[in-house]
Amino acid sequence: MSIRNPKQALYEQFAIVAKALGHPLRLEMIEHLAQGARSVEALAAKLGLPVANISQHLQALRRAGIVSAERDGKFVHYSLADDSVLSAFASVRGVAERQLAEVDRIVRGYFDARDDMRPVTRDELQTLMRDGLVTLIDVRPADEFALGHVPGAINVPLGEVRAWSGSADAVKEVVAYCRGPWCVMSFEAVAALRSLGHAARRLEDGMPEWKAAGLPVEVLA
Amino acid sequence: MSIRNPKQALYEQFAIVAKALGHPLRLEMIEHLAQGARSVEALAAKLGLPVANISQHLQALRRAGIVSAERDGKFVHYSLADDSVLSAFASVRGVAERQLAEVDRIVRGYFDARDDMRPVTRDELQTLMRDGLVTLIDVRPADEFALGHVPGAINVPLGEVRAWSGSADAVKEVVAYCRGPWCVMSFEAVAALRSLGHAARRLEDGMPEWKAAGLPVEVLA
DNA sequence: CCGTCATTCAATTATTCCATTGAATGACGG
DNA sequence: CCGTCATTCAATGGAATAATTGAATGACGG
Repeated sequence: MSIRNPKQALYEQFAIVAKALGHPLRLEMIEHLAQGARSVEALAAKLGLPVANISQHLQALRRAGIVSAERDGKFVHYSLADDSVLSAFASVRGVAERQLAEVDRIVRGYFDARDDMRPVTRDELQTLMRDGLVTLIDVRPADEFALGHVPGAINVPLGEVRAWSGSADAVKEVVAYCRGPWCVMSFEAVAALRSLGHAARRLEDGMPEWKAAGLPVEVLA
Repeated sequence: MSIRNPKQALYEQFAIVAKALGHPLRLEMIEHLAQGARSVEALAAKLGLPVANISQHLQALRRAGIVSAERDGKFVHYSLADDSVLSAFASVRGVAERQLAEVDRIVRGYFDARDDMRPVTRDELQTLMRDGLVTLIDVRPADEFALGHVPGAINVPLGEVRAWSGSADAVKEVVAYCRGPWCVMSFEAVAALRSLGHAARRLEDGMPEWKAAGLPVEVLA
């Protein structure tokens, strides 16, 4: 057993954090928790996985200081413990996007087929909204919308996009957003709208990034 | 075997990157590579570990797009592949520093004992240097100093600090920096100088962060 | 083309991680 | 205080990861 100097001891701690990020399911859990606090059961339901499994992963995240838990009666609500979690996630994603050929392949094969246009930036969206030129839809489930959304957005969960499009203002372009930059729902929404003849684009990123940028968020009572 | 949707496929890729960061030794390797490109052998020597071991870790980092390799004759020089690597590292470190009690314990037990003062910020340092109020020393080994250092810094490898202090300007405060925020060398240098009666502080962060901040770097021919 | 040297590969063992299962804990509501 | 329900724990088997060893590759220098 080698002698561990303080620097190595620190690096072991840093590695615990990074290791906790090193599992696809835990990353997905982080994306969900970035929308708002969730109970173990609620998270498990969102992900369609056994509660015990999610619970164990949550504890790995908690040991790494990535999420924090708060007991409320029978429930334990988990939420992200630190703002840096999202920036770490973003940096990791950035490395993967720029350096991994496999990511490029997946994006070309799936995402580009649904939205080959440049997404709308947050700045652009603010201008377009101010001038009343677009309809902004939040295609996440209603519960996530309630926990925080872009002011002026209307909630059209993905499954209701087709039905909604009939009553939508046919003149205005639609901008859709959901949970994050690679959240499939906004891609699907844009593809569905386009197939119905609507002009539609995605917002770059999603709700957590909007919030992280310090932009206003509307919360339902 | 569950059906993998494109989002999960992407998250698996992101997890590969994070997983590659999830090992203390690989984090230390990244810190070294942040000083400049290194051959496998050189890195192994810096870390005091077998070449084959380092080679395997380098390949894990390469598969994750974190480092890139360039062949030069018999040697293969590795360097960081992406600027986001350091920001991911910094975010991970930030989470650990703020959320993990064990990090706090290590810092209190070792680092605070050597430098309980607030470190000098980069901005402060620039002012102090401009006004000629401090002597800036780079306590890294000479090879790392040669690959890039803060303009105006003089190279005093840690082992030579005591000898150097005899000839140093006794009036000016000394500011020391090395590889990064938790690099032990600058802490040791400050402790050594103080025990000799010199006023000394550390610079926050180290060379890679200085460079990442877009500040000027001097390279020896 | 042969020896040398940097690097990588292959095989081994020990360890850690992961999903699943079923049981245990702990808090609420009657 | 008892049943219910959300969560956690403990134990299992199977998979991935890590360090070590020794052999293989590939490029240079004579």
